[in-house]
Amino acid sequence: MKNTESAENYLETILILSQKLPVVRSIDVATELGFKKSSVSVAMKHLRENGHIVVSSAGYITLTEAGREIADMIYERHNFLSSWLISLGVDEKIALEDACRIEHVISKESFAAIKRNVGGFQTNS
Amino acid sequence: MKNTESAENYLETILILSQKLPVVRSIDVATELGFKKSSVSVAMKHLRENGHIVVSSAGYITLTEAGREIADMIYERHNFLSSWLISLGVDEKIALEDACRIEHVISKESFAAIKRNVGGFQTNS
DNA sequence: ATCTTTTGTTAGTATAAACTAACTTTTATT
DNA sequence: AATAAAAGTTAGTTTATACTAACAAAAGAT
Repeated sequence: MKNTESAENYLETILILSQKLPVVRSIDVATELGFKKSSVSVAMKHLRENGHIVVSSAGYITLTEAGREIADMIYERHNFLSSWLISLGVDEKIALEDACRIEHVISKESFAAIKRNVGGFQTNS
Repeated sequence: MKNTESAENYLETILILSQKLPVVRSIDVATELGFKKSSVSVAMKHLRENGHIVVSSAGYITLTEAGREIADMIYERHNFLSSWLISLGVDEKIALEDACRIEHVISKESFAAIKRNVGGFQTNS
């Protein structure tokens, strides 16, 4: 998990689940992402070690300040990019998939520039 | 090289080098990408096996029809995305880096939609 | 209380894609 | 011709990230 891509995705998923569920457990993340619980268990260990999440003795996962910041950033990109692509006429499914990939590789600068310059479309948030 | 990302990058590099050099060899690709020649050697073997390139007995690399198609597509994305980001005020270095990453993960549909909708900027080609 | 299911962990495996090290082969220089 | 340099190959290593299999512990159902 040196590459941030996978970590970012886990953090974003934890954020999204925390809005839908009363508590977020490892198994919930696995279900959401379609991964095996063993994979998620290892990933959560790394996120814990890197100070991105805290896990209670009951197994409830919470984002730390640092983890939350990353999750928020990625989630904002996700929402913006998918809404924007949809507003351009891209099929919703494809727009969501693309947003999921672009959100991890775009720079702060480019994202800000796009937001600034193509901002005038219907946001669904 | 099941993931297309690396293969696409090699093919694009071969295309670019073939416009600059009389012939393209493995070592030229390695130099351009900053990879070791052993890595490129293995990658070229895979591209050969997948019918994306042909290598002459002298070691000269040529794109096949299939390889050329991929290279052209990626290169077009690269040029469009970088020009577009630069036109939005993104620093050139960052725009190029972002284009290099986004070009491999964006769908045909989204790329077409962006091109269609934000087409009215100064292209430097 | 016992058995089953759910959840989490650990150990070891697989794959992609880079790497180093060592070797071969060809080309150039003396 | 002999040595040196450049280019290519091969074998084995590393890292990230998923996987399976086997186990442990907790929660629920009978």
